[in-house]
Amino acid sequence: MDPQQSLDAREQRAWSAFVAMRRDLEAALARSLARDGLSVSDFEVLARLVQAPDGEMRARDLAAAIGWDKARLSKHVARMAGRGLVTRREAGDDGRGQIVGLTSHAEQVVAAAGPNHVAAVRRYFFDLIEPDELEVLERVLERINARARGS
Amino acid sequence: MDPQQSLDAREQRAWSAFVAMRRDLEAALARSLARDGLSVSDFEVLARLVQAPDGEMRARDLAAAIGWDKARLSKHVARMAGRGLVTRREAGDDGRGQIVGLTSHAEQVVAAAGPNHVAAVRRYFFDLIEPDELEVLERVLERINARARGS
DNA sequence: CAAGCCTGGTTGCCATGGCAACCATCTTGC
DNA sequence: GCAAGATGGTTGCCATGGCAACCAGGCTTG
Repeated sequence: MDPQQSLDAREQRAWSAFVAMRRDLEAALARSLARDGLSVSDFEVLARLVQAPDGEMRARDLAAAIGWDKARLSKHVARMAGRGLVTRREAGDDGRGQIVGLTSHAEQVVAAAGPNHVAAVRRYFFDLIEPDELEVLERVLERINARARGS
Repeated sequence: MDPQQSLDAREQRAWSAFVAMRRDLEAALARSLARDGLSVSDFEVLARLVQAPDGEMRARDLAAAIGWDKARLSKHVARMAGRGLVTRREAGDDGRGQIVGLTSHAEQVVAAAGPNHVAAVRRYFFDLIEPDELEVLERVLERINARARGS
């Protein structure tokens, strides 16, 4: 009746630690970003736009880059537009397209939040991982991602 | 202006892979559980209760065990009660306490979903990790969790 | 070029989750 | 024994997210 009957004690420990990590690391990074008035999702959008030419991207491409469903992007961008973080305009060449762009306000926000976020990522992640461990982690992540995406 | 300016190329790759893993692995496990009519959160609650004596736990302890905010547990348990997965009763000794317990229906659901979930965890996680890699992972997780929880 | 299919986005509906306010009980310090 | 503070739960408000339905603008084919 134990739902994890086929995981041995060590695997159970490892899995619990993994689940805890997903929960607590996410929360820690969210708190960090919140100090700059951004959610994790906000930052994902802004970080992509900052790297894009002219600070704007087609909604379809933005969604694909972040790995989001188009509906999720649409709704989140609508909220961000309401907060003055992005603008939206029609794509000239395709009547369906929407071009999402940074506002100057967003540029300032990202300029402030970006370094803080990077610092948090270091503090909660990279600072705790030795180079050889990172190498192992990269290999494992690659396999997990391939399978989770693939099937 | 690059928000990740202080992460080098390799770190950026690793971080992107890590973020993708959180997103896609979570989604894969959620889809797996959904086939048994459960959300990840449902399963977390049920898995704890199944392991508890008499299949019931005090709400406070259940929340602590899962690592949830008391408000979150309260609301989720209310929804689960509505779906006939748990019962709630007052704690005799403490007028504030609520005891959350499994229904017999829930026991059947867990009996079916548990093995499937374990299989998914294997398929998407343990099967992709060699013993020596798991050792590294455990060490890293421990450090990350300590810091994410601690401060 | 017209019917039918494909694509890009938006919206509605519903389940989640965080946070703070609130209420009812304990518990503690005196 | 009681006032003040700590605990345990619930609720309201708001932001998120998934999924499917829907709609308008392309594209393909005969």
